[in-house]
Amino acid sequence: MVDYPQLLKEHDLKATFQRTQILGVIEKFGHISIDSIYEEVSKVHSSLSLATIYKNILMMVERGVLTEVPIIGKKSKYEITKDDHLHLICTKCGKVMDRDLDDEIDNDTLRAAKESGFVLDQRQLNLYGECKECRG
Amino acid sequence: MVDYPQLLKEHDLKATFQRTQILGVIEKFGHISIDSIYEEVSKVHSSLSLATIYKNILMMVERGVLTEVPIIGKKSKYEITKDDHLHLICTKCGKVMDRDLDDEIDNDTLRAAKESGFVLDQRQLNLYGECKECRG
DNA sequence: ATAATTGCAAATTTTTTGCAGGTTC
DNA sequence: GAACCTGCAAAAAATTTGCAATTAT
Repeated sequence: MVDYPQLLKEHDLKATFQRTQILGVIEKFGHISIDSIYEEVSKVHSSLSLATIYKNILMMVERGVLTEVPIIGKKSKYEITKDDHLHLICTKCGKVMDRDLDDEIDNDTLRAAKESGFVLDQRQLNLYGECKECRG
Repeated sequence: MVDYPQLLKEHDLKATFQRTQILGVIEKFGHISIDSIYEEVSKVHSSLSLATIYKNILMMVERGVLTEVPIIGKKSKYEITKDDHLHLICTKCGKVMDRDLDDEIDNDTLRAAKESGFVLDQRQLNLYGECKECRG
């Protein structure tokens, strides 16, 4: 369980009710789109506006609280920023799952990038396919 | 140099002038957004409509001729479908570069996914950072 | 007290759609 | 010639903006 007010303050953002609501929904779902955040938060707190969600998601991504996960053929989902990991993205049900990475894999890949004269900031490894449940 | 009419026919798409123009621009730039395709094609053939580009990109992605490369904080770019590779994405100039993957890396990662009961279809490994040129 | 944040409504931008005319095979 | 494709203009969807009122520190 994350302490949202603290997380926000660590990134120089005021801990508003709206932000903690948004973070709560993101943590609950793991990965979620802006639309769905709006739907979910609205169930509990009907006055939160979509514009506020847009502004805050943008701001929290900028400050590194959140990470955008852009997805082929869909709208981006957002997750609370965490250590490097891979995503299993089900093209049928849309679910996104995290999986830990083997350290050795990272190092090999990252070295290749550095050899291109690239200063690495972030990486995303996304695997698209059909999840166990959708295969039935 | 790709034979666009043949590539299209292999995927059951008619080889129209517009499609070969679009493919030409995508191949020339490697990775390019819909807007930029429109700008580029317009330079040469001013009557091509944006709606046609949208329709065709969608169709060609569906049929596997093109692959969408969704990018954090930007609009997706499109590339001609090719073997698994990684992307170096410069967050400063927006350039996307391809790099070959070491086979061993693939196998390790893919195995992890399969162990989750996932049937793999496609993967994307995207590294974000600053490219050599932008660092100056 | 001050600066930041919110919600609203309007503006803008992006994407999709329907259909008449034109093109590919 | 049949099915498919294009361009246009309009519609729909997604995102951003400006501003007065409110809230966090």
